[in-house]
Amino acid sequence: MSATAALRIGEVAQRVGVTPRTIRYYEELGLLGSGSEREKGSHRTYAETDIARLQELIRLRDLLGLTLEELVELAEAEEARAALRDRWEEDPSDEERLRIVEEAIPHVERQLSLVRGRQATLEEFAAELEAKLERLRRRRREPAR
Amino acid sequence: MSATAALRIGEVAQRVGVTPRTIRYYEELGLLGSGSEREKGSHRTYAETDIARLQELIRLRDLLGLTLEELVELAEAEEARAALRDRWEEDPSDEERLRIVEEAIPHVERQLSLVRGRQATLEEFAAELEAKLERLRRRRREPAR
DNA sequence: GATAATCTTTACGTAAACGTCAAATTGATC
DNA sequence: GATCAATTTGACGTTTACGTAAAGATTATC
Repeated sequence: MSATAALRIGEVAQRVGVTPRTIRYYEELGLLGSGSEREKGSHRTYAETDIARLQELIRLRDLLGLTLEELVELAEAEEARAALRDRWEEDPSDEERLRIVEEAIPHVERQLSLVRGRQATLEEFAAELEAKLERLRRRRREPAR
Repeated sequence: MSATAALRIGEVAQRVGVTPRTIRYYEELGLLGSGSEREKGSHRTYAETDIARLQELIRLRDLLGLTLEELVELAEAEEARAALRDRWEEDPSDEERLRIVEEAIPHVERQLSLVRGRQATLEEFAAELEAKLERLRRRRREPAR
């Protein structure tokens, strides 16, 4: 995993507003990068980038209502990218950096389009509610229909 | 119930995209107007206004991620309104119409504010994603950081 | 290096939101 | 008024997304 602070599961959980159990569960589903390698039985460690990633997942879950299964699909696409990002810290040759960035872009674009789509749907809904409101207000002014 | 066509549960389910079981479950939770009165054992009947109502619930569930329990709260506020609306069809004196409309307005306003709130949150998320995208694109242009 | 706090693994439990099955009933149609 | 599809009620089953409890191991701290 990236070489930042090295947080443990409890603090990560607190900071993103979930329980440790949730984090382990997500790892079990393959949503988190399988924690690199880790001696069986030793404590899990996380870096800031892992927190960012987890928060992203939580938001996709909460704001778009994606199921964990759907998140797994999304994440699988990102797996390759995460693997590359690991090597970023080690030996980031310019050429490799470019490849990493170029892989990341369509992934973020995909997320963005999901968000934009949901926004559009919500806008439709809002418009209908506005129309309804206006009808009601008109009726209030002129009771004779 | 209002005096429109008189649909049965199967068709209602098809039209809103759920199963009959879901409709019965929602009724059990008190989300649907308890089907007015209905001889025990006889088929449930629905009118167009019931379909509209159910679709509203489904959208609140899907788009805002409200739990059925939260929907019940929202619906309870609407119950009084629904009761009034029943009398709309029978004997809608102008005075009563006015009261009904005035009860309906804050309810729709409440829904609208929920939708607007969610839109705002999504806009934040979208903005972050846009920023991320731009950072990535800049790095693609100038690989040296 | 002992102690305490936190963590790991394993396993069973649970709430929400329905699915599914069965047997009896209803309502539409001929 | 018989038939046949759709419905009702009741009950138990299922999936998702974790909760919870227990027993032992790890890591930080003194």
